[in-house]
Amino acid sequence: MNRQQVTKLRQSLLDWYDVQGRELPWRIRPEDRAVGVIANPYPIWLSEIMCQQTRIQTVIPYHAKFIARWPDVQALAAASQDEVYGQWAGLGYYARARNLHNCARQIAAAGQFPDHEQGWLDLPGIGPYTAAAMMAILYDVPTNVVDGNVERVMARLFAVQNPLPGAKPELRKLAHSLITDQRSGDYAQAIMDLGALVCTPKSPKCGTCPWMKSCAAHEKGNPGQFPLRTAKPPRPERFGMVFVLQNENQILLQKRPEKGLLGGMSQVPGTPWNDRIWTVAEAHAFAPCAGDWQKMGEIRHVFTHFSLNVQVMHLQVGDRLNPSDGWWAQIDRLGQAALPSLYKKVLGLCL
DNA sequence: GTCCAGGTCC
DNA sequence: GGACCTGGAC
Repeated sequence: MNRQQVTKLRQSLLDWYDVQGRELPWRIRPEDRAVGVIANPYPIWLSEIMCQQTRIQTVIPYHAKFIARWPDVQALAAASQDEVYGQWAGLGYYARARNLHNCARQIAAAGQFPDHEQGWLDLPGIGPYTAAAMMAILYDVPTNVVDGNVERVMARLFAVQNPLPGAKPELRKLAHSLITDQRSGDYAQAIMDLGALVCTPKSPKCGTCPWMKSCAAHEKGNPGQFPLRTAKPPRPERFGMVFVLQNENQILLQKRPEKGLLGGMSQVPGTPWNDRIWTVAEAHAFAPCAGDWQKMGEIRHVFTHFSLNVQVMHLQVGDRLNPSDGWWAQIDRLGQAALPSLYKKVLGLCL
């Protein structure tokens, strides 16, 4: 594609974005950018971290909650880890909360947000996508912003036969071939909006696409087939048993290890997760105390690389044993308990 | 119910 | 290349 074709392609997408682009609480609108409005980096940075691997509609209430509670990066840096994890609970990929907090502390210590791409890359939780996005969106720098949306759009626009994930470098090169200094920040957001609203994973809405006439996959008549993917291995099943120990209006919780699955979040005591179902006899060693545990049911929860089947046991105790590991949490204050969705489901069976 | 999308880290 | 979560689509 020559320079003139690229300019035309970009222009048609930008025209579409000016009318059809999403309005988001943290987004700088094109008309504001046109008159030189410079974004506040804090809400944009926060939104980019939250949007990693997460749908925008899920992010919006979390973003509002964070901004209301911590209006600037200094406030977030000064927050306790417990508070940040508590507010993040439910959003998933909990390493992001740890990195977000560490990142806030580094930025607050530096006194400013980075003003070049490498400066962003050096921060925790910031990879190639986010560093490029920050430079484009904040400062209109012509970086190559490549997320899953952009990969899909490129795969279709050029009918790439190479399957993902191996095709990532090729798709990145193709995206790079469309980079000019024409409205860099708007373009980055426009192409991601196009992927989210029009060039969707299934049944793309080609009739409304500004790039339909240039799209090789549309020309071939099978845009929904792209991007091609190598077959995924099946997800293994794992089993666990958890013990909800209740004393009047309190339950026993523990903190999970900082790294690894659900790292740093709270949990209900339980067994390790094995590849076959637990009997009560095998599992009782992992219960916080002996007693007449009642089976309340089971929970299924799907992680990236395995499915989990958890049997939920419940016991009411009158006397409050002193836990060797963990603490008693007020049931009416579990909203602040940094509980991942798995354990919210578990407690939903008992409370 | 099952499938699937979506960046960074190690 | 594998680990890491959730909820919306189907």
